[in-house]
Amino acid sequence: MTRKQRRSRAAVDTSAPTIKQVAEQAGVSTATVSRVLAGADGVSVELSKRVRAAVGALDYQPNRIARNLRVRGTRTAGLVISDIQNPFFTSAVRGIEDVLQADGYTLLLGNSDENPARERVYLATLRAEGVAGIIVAPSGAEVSEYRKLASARVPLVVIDRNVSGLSVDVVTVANADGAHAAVAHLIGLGHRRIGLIAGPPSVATSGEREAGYAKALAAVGLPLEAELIRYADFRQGGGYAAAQALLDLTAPPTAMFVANNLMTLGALQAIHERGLRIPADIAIVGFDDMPWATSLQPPLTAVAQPTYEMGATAAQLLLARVREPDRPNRHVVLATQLIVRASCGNRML
Amino acid sequence: MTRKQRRSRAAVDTSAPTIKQVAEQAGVSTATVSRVLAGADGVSVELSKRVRAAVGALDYQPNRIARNLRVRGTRTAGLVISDIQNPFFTSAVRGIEDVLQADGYTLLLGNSDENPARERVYLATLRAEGVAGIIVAPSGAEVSEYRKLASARVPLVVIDRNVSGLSVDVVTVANADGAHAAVAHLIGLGHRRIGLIAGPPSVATSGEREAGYAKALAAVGLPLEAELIRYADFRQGGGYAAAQALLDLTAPPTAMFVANNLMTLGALQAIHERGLRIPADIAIVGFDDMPWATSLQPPLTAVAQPTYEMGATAAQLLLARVREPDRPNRHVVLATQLIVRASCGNRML
DNA sequence: ATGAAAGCGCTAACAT
DNA sequence: ATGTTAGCGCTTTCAT
Repeated sequence: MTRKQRRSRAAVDTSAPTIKQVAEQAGVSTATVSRVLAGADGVSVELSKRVRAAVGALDYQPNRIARNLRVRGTRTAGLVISDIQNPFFTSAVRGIEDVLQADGYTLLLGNSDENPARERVYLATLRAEGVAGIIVAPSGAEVSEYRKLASARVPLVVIDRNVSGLSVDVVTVANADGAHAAVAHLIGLGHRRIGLIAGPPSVATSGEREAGYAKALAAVGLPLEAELIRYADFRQGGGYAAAQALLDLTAPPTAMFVANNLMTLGALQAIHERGLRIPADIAIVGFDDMPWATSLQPPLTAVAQPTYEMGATAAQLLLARVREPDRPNRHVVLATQLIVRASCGNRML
Repeated sequence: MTRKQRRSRAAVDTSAPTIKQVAEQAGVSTATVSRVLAGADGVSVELSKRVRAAVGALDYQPNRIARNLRVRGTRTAGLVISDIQNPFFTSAVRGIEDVLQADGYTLLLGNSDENPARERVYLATLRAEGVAGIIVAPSGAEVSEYRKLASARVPLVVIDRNVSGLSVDVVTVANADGAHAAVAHLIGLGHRRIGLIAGPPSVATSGEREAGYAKALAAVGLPLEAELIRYADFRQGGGYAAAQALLDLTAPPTAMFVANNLMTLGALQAIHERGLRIPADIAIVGFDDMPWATSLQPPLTAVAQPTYEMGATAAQLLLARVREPDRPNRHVVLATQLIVRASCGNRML
């Protein structure tokens, strides 16, 4: 019925113009139109002009779907991230977008929300949608899921968290080094009881950061005390609870290292609620530098991750693989940087 | 050459299986396979079973591109936002995603980065990609740009900032009311010199918030002083500079209302750098509540926008229009909420 | 209940 | 230099 209505209104053709209509209007064949639009040489100036005029008159937009079907490939790349609300990822998205866009690609973005089931759905959809390749920030789907993609020869690059047992391109940061630098800095400032608010043990990045913490302590012969290490969920609420626990200790830490940005927010909240002073009562350094770090009082010392660069690198890797499917895999590890501000305290004070 | 290589490797067919292969394997016609996959009734249990088996064996995934071409329509919606780094938008994205996903749609996301040219590119790409509809957070493209979409009958819904002279579905928040509530609260606390850090005058939301500020002052007979109003760019750096200017005044304000989240971060930084105390020396309330608001010391009083709901509403409007292209346009205005914390000061203290 | 076949809009051989 | 035409993989009449 709806359909009939639409058809009967057909005095003005409401549907998008096709290449055929352009060809008619210009008095040429569709092949010529296609050539002009593709910028192929070997078309006379005269016809070229007529085609362009017709395109303009009709406001013609080539149908990408038809084109994609014909050339069996799209100028679209897929991205599935695990938390679109986390600035860490949005910054990476920009990096990805910038290099992709420069190559004429469009980004199809999905947000798995740290939910493996949702991640699977997006992976499948993206594949069915015929994307040229996929960049994924894993959120716990089984390795087999990624393998399926790989065996279907869908270019795949993994970012942020490595997936063990999977050989694809991956770009991560030097998590252990970053954590090590942060904790070593705290030690250098005289701290001996340093709390760690770690992420879920199951997540690769979390383990690496914990290893960096341990290594920094070991380097100066400090013991690894279980009570000083709290595992949370990488979210604000988890960081809040973990900080509470740490602060409740009979011998609370004099400093804490928080393994991600959202948990740092939670820890800060716990500290403020108790009226504790930073860094006099408790020093704090976070992992991942954020826009709000400089707006805190005192400004937050943090391990900065090159998020934009991570995204850009991943996109480059993807593009390279699209061009050359059989090139060897690469794992690029980006360096972090400790940004020292005031929340960690300072010898001078 | 590359193509030839691929072809000669053809012992194992590396390309995705097609419906034809499934049909062969199952010993039926492609029409039957299509019917089974579409869940159409009128296929015998026997054939249905054989088809399913073949699908499983081949790990067949229907080619969406071919399908889309055939049915002239996609289960894909486009979204172009103006700043993916702004939590305001990412929260809206989640709302959009959730309702779209529930209806089987995939989201194609573009980030215009407040750049009209980039916005145009995304709009065109999305259209060519054949999306079922587009949600856009305008970042300054000409009205004609949106009109083009509308006249091509591409369902369109505008969020956050209304575009004057355009009749489409739009969802915004009650900006003036929100600003009014914030400033009235400050006045109630005894403040008489209240600074305003406004956004670009050209942006609709900015003007509305300024109007709310003016109305609150007028309500109690307070004059509108030009020196207390600073226009910035809705970004952190702009807020920082504007706050500096306000604080440099011979008679600086005792409170300030900042018209967006990023500028609030900048203002906070300026205040802290001068060693001013909040709220004793200067009270502050921001527009848009953020995860970090509770982690500040003192916690930030802010006008909360229902961002998730804004996204969800927009998606619903879009879906409704896809179903019924000629339904009347709607402009839904969502209420804001003043979240009073400590940064605005308190009579009790 | 099932199959044959047309055709969605485009590009790329292949002809001329 | 330009046109003709055969599909890309799928859905959907229309026959049977």
